[in-house]
Amino acid sequence: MARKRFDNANCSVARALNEVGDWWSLLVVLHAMYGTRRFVDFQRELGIARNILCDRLARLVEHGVLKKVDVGEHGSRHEYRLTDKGRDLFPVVMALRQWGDRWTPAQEHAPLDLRDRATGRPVRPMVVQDADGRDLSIRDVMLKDDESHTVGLD
Amino acid sequence: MARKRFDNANCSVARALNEVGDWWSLLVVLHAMYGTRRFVDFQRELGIARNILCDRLARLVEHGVLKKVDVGEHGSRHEYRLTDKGRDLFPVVMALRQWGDRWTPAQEHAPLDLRDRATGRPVRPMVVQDADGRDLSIRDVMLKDDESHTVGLD
DNA sequence: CGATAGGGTTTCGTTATGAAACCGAATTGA
DNA sequence: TCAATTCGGTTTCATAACGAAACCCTATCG
Repeated sequence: MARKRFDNANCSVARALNEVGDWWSLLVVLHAMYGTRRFVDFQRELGIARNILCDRLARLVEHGVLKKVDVGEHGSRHEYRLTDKGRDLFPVVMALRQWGDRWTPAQEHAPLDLRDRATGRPVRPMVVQDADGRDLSIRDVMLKDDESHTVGLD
Repeated sequence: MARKRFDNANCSVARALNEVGDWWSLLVVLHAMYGTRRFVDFQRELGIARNILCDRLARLVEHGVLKKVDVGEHGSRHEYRLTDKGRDLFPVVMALRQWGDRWTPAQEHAPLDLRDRATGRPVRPMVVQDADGRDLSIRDVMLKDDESHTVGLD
């Protein structure tokens, strides 16, 4: 049967994964954040099959994560640019990068040293915090309406 | 040909996606964070096919995201529990949830209202910040070693 | 002791993926 | 100017992944 999709899922994580949760979509978004805009550049940088790239770009455009912009003289060349929705995946990508840097077996290259352009200081690690900026673990978080339901256990 | 995998990728995002980047893995981790530990419970809650769930659980155990614990009297019943590595996906899941809540078409149920267990106050939105706690957009972030290379464009 | 639950594996049909070939329009370059 | 190359795809085909259901063996429950 068809791959299960989560369009109408009652869970925002499932719905998010429905749009960017496959093997390639988040990598396309990541490279778009790096500045890549053209079909051939995505293809070269990612090493993705052309038909799959077509499919992913179309799906991301359809979901409003990217927008397709004509840039050729006669409307023949296009660029794929991030929308606000796409740019708002920045925290997701940064959290994933951080996790990969921490937990993924050592690689030949060091992790990217990302810094604030203005101050030159490192980007702060992605953490879940309360309103005062104190770090929260899974067990610190609960649902408002049912205090007895712990959201996080281990 | 075989699905492309990113085990040795020179990119921590790609390596992270290699471990949790398919349709089901992050949902399994999410439900583990909710407290689910048993095979049948994952199966019921997620509506995932049993063979696929087997495969995902085994892969997550293999990657050290979950650990398989014998709990039956004679070692016949198991639980799948989050490891530290798995728990450290909390920021990823929270960032995805936030994005899904913001950008995914309206659903019948309101977004989960997650709160700090100690103070009862809402969990702060996931954002990328600098060392002082100021929000950073994609364009504010650069690589340390090459100031001319902008990490984020749109 | 029979029924049911837990945790899988097997089988089989459908869908997704990847490599490569192909294609037409637009651009480059000699 | 005319051939070569680039861009952005589509088509074809073999292989891999997915999903549903059936099956299986070991506990546990009543």
